[in-house]
Amino acid sequence: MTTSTREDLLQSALKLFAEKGFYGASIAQIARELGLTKQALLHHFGTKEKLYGEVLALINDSMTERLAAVPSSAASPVERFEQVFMALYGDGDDASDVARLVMRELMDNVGRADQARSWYLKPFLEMLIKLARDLPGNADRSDGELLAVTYQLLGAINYYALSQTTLEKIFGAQTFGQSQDAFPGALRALIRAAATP
Amino acid sequence: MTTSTREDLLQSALKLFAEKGFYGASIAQIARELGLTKQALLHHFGTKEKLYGEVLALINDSMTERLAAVPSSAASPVERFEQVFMALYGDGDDASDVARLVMRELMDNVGRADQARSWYLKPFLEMLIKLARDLPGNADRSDGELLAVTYQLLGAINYYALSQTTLEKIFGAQTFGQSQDAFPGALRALIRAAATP
DNA sequence: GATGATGCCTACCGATCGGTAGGGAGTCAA
DNA sequence: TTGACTCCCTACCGATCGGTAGGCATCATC
Repeated sequence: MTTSTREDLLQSALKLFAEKGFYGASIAQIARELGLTKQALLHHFGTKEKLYGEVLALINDSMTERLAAVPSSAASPVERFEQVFMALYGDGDDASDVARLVMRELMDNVGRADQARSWYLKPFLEMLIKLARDLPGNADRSDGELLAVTYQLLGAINYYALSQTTLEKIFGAQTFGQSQDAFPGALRALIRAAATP
Repeated sequence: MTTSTREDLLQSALKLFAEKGFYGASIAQIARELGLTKQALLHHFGTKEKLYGEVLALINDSMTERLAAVPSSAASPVERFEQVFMALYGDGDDASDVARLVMRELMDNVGRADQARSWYLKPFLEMLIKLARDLPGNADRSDGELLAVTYQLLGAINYYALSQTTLEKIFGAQTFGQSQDAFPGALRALIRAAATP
């Protein structure tokens, strides 16, 4: 497989960009993880910026993919809404890298706004808004109102996902484990509350 | 005022660390914001790590300060719970720098866990948990369960605060403004739902 | 067997990183 | 008036940053 190295580099870059941010991760380090030199990386991607762009595209694909896999066409709007948000919580493993990278993008857009990054989030968020509009009583609410509601749920999910390692360090394995067990149930209650005003 | 330059440097560092992260912000840049050289900064703080530590201490102080200012002793547990979380939303201005820096700390703890940073969050979170335990029906729930609930609310608040600039870029001023207007009301409903199971 | 592309290397570049060494101007006390 | 101290500077260090130039295998194609 000729593209294997390229994909390996992308995965390595995703991991390190998530871990240390765009500035903190060097191309030499990304390549070194695979026993390569940075010139091998530059051979495949040209510049660090382009590599970063490809990592973002990768995330974009995985996000729309996951979103498309969830729809569960046959259900009431409330059930669909609930299922989609609960599915967004189905992270845990490697997805926390994705969540971290998205978070960095959201924050860094302030400083590195030279290009219109993060816009790949738009279709994702619009999908969630559309889902919210189908809920009973939401038909004539503005996009902004629904954005506020859906973004609160998104935050409830992702903020926890991002904080897991730190929370475990702060509270210890036992309390943290309890929180992990209790999280889905509490989340479901929160989603239902947001879905039925 | 002899300490003025020092404090100015701390503020500049807070802003730039929040904006670009620990790696992305250079001490030369932090000093340059005040028309100084990096050696002036090093004269006051010794190393970049120590400067960063002082910035974290600054945040720690401001957080406990804000928390102490909120208690509103006379009220029912549900009202206290609601008031505290609504107060946490009262950011908007410079506090978004703080929220961003805290978020970076939460994430970077994975990679740069050499020292026990972010632990200053513990008393803050424990305070919230205690507040949650006073709610009706929560007396015998575990710390972990209550952590899950409170952290979901914390995420609902902070994730939005962190994303504001990006959201405005994605959706435009109008829709974003609507979301800002709708946010407190929706948040209050979410808090109430979490407080009364 | 020559040719051209692919994949990765060594060697090197200027710029910037965090940090050190040392000095000059100002203030204050002896 | 001298000495100590504070504050900030220029000059410099080695390491690392992202990126360029060019070479050396391997392999498919003709």
